[in-house]
Amino acid sequence: MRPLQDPAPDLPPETERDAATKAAVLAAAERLFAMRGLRCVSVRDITAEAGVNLASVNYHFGSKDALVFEIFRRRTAELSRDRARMLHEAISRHDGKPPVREILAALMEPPLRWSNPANVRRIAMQFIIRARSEGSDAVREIIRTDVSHLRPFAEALMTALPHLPPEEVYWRLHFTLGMIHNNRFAEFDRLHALSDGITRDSDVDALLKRMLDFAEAGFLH
Amino acid sequence: MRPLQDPAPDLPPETERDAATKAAVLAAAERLFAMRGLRCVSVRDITAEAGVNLASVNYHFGSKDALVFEIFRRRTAELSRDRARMLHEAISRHDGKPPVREILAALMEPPLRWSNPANVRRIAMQFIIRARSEGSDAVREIIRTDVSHLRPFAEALMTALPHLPPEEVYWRLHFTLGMIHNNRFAEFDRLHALSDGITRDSDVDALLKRMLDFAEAGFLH
DNA sequence: TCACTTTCCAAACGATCGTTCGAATGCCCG
DNA sequence: CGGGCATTCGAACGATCGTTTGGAAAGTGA
Repeated sequence: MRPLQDPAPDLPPETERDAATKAAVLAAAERLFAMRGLRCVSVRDITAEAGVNLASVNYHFGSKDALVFEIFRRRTAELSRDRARMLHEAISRHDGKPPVREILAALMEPPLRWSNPANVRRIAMQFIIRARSEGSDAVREIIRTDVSHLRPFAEALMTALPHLPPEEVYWRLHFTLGMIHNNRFAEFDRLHALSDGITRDSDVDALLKRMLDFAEAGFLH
Repeated sequence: MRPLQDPAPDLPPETERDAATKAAVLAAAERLFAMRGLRCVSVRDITAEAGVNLASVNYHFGSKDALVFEIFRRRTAELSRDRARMLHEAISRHDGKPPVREILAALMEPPLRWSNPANVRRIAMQFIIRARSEGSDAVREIIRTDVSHLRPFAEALMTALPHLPPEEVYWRLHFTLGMIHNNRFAEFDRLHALSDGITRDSDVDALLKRMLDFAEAGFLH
């Protein structure tokens, strides 16, 4: 028996008494999904990796899709909390009217920091990116319809840019989200191949600055 | 028997003698893949839709993955040709040194026009977007390594922005590609949900102008 | 201790998938 | 007409998948 091999980064056990199996499944599933993709990981792979019985996934989560959805729900909620906290701090710092750059930073910095190789959230971030494009109908429905976490950002941007029609703010926010969501391994690999490697030695802070410069200019032009 | 492997590497289907079955499979597969996703379409779905025998896919293409790769190869080559033509026209118009905006337009306009509901290439564009994120290892390898079609754009941008370090040009090109690749149905749906629908009545030309404004500002800031 | 619930387990089920095979069919050319 | 291919066809193979099942084991409370 090997209940867990890694300190189970987090994924809070919440109110459950004995959730060792559940936590092991969650951790193993997230890691395998992030590395190989949702469809290329079977329930057998997950349970073998977690050292639990094959039926555990269906017993604890109902189905494989429900497991994916559960991880996705937890991680996106966590990411949204990080972003909301940064936005709130920016709002507090600037008496309710933060500048565009700080609003965009609250949107960009959490996912970028999560993606950092030294960050324990790296796997979680990679999973979110995978699930966004490979997820089930339920996941895609959440992405399509749940925009509540973006509302405060849209409102803050409209407050910071009162002269700009709301329609423009929404479109530019859409473009910015496109920039953020493009930070996948394959895309970075392509960028490095295109630039003959000169883009490779760029750390998170430098990337964040570049993204902020680019998006801020797009908003303020 | 396996009589052929790849008889016409780069020739359009019109040059082959009897390619009715092959063409029917290609068309049906592209349409189904674009609508439902690569993994959610079986070889049986494709052959049933095309009105051909189940074994046709393996006989004419070798495997399902090879079929996906073939469609992807054809369509991306076509898209790259469209982009290269626009870039070449811009270069001709400006004596070898086109402005940033026209370079970006050559990159953005073809995929945006293809995505237009009135365009016959709409399905093809949707397929490309699907294959980019759901494709096999071969497809992903092509995306990661084949950057030849982007080189002329990077060079044109460096010529137009001689004061900017090449590293910056590459990064900003990466951001711009992220904006372009983000134009999926689900992302638009989310944008419209966030904006309460006020972004919905935006045609291709208006979207192109907005994207160009945003990216141009990001490059010129 | 005992009854009861929760969790775990090995095994199998049913379905779907990509692929292969051998025979039948169509087709071109001598 | 008839041999030589290329193609099509129905049928099946082998593998993998998510899920289910019935009973064993562990935990719980009195």
